[in-house]
Amino acid sequence: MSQLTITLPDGSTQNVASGATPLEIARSISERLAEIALVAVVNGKLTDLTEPLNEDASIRILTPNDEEALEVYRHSTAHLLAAAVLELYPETKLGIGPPIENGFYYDFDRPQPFTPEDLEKIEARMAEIQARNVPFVRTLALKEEALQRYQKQGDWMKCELVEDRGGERVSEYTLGPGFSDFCRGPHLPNTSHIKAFKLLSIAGAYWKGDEKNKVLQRIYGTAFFKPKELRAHLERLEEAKRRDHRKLGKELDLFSIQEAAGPGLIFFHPKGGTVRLLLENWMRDQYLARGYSLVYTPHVARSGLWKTSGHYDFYGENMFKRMELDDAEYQLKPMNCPFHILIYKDRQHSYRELPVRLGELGTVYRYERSGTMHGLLRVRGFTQDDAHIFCTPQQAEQEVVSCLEFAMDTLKAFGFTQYKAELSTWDGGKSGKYDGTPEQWEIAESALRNAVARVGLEAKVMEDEAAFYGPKIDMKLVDAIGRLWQLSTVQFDFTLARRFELEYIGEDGRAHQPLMVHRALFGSVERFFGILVEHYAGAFPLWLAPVQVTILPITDRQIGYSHGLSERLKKLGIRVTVDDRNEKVNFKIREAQVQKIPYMLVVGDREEEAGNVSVRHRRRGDLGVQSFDDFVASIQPLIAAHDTAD
RNA sequence: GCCGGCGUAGCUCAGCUGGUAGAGCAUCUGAUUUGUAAUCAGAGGGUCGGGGGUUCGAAUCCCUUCGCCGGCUCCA
Repeated sequence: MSQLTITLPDGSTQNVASGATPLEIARSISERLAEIALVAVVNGKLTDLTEPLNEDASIRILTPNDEEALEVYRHSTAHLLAAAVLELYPETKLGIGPPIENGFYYDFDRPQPFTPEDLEKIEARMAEIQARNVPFVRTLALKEEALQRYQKQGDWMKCELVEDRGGERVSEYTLGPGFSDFCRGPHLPNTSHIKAFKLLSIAGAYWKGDEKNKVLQRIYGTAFFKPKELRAHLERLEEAKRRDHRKLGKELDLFSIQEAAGPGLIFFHPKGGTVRLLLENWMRDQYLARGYSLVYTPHVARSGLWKTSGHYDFYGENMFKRMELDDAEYQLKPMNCPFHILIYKDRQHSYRELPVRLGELGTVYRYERSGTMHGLLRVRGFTQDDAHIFCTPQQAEQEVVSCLEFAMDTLKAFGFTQYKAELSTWDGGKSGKYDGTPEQWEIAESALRNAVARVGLEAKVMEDEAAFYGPKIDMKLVDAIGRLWQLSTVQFDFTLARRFELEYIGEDGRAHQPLMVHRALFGSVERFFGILVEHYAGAFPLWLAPVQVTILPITDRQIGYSHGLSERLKKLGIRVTVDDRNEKVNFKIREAQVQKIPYMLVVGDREEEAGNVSVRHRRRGDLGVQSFDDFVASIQPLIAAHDTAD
């Protein structure tokens, strides 16, 4: 029998007989390691511990201390879920069950829907199987043989999977006598290693993610190496629910969605309106400071305009229905681009005046399908901080750099430090699905690439993910429970420039087509607002807080003094309220805390006599007595600096 | 749009297998004049999302419609 040389992570080597398994190697290192080993990495590839080795290899044994093993762990837990479901409901057909971020799911086909009670039963059965200490066993079968078997059992999804993915021989994993699943693996050695899992929800999901296909029942769950980690994760989910912008939006009286008006249409209440005004003012100031011109355009236009832009034919499904007026049919705008283009086209432009940057907080309306709306994050009417830049090819890179800097400054200004950037490129023209010339794509993509490098942004390149009209960079933020939402975007648009025959007169005296960059940084004011609420958990920084200071008189003797202070603060532009209700100060403080008002000024006889205020901060608590002037002097710089620390 | 769940007072929710609606908070009134997270008492308030049906009788059952939630799909 031949000898293999095995290299371990510390660089040491070991000679073993061909056919030895990673588990045996683990045991040779220590019995303890073999006990807790979950899976091996053999020559960089995750492999079952029981898979015999037949060539020289460098191997690492992964244990619950290795994050990398978590995917395998969750994948095995998904199999455990499927095994439990089959024991309880043998008529069920299996789909797929992969690990995902923070957990796993498994898709099932079954005539009756699963109920929440079923979920409990299934979870209990999973625990039973887990306790039986059942091994995950890999077997290989001929493709034909496996197909026949699945056909006979009516496992139609497995048949399709084997057809799609299986090689000559297909690998399957059994878990006990009654469970076998077509699966590439790897898996844990046995169920005893699965220590902490929980089933979370049931949802519908299309087979292979295609809405033309059958809807399956998906069970979501999560699993961690340790019960403590599982508890921490479930707690995070609870915390996320507490900071959900829809919940906080109601509690803090920021906004509402009115059934009488329709879904996906947002009503900003006075407090939300204050925050929104501040966001918009901040952005408009930035526009002006960064060389943009502000424009205003209508909300509707003749359908002819949308035909020219192409939206009528290609985006019609997503537009509000046409309305007839005396002379023509009109449609609500789903985008601002054609309007800005009309302004650009209203006169001739020389290369000398480019770039032209037209910006607007433009409200657009899109018909989103009924099941897709989500609070402020996905709506039917929203306001984009939208701008279009018309520039020469030579200017493109610098313009993109400026946009990216603007975008990063924007996110930073609101305290966002974590976001993902994606650079979406075309397919080189292979499919013919992209508009624009290869030269245009080259100029635009290299402008984006160079710009990303120049501003030091980490952008993941997404090949063949561009919009059909041009390449783009998107920046995405996570909401309270980790869902990603696109905010900032910088996109080239070759199509509209061509359709509207945009021109500028170049140095050579001839007409040229400008490059057009479409960009939005908040993305939508509504979405940004929603993410912001979750980011701050409703406790807006001082400069953004709808109410910055509330004055709490202890008895009604101080009501006059309180209103006097209030007037002085108002004159300084500070948003202030006086809680002059006939309530105890404890009660007033509690309400102010719940409303997350940054500063509470408690005033009683002592304060009034000395012209002082007793300052309480929503997070730091009682800050003691200060003169009114000192208090003002302490908060004014924070407001002016748009300080985001709390 | 699709699958599943849900819709009861301003808010959060209770109301078992059908017998004709309840709590806490909020609101209003009165008392209390209070020192850093809920003072006490009383009162008012609901076509049980809308429409239709079954039944002697429906918040409870059925149909339909609107909306919300979790996902899927979609997201120029």
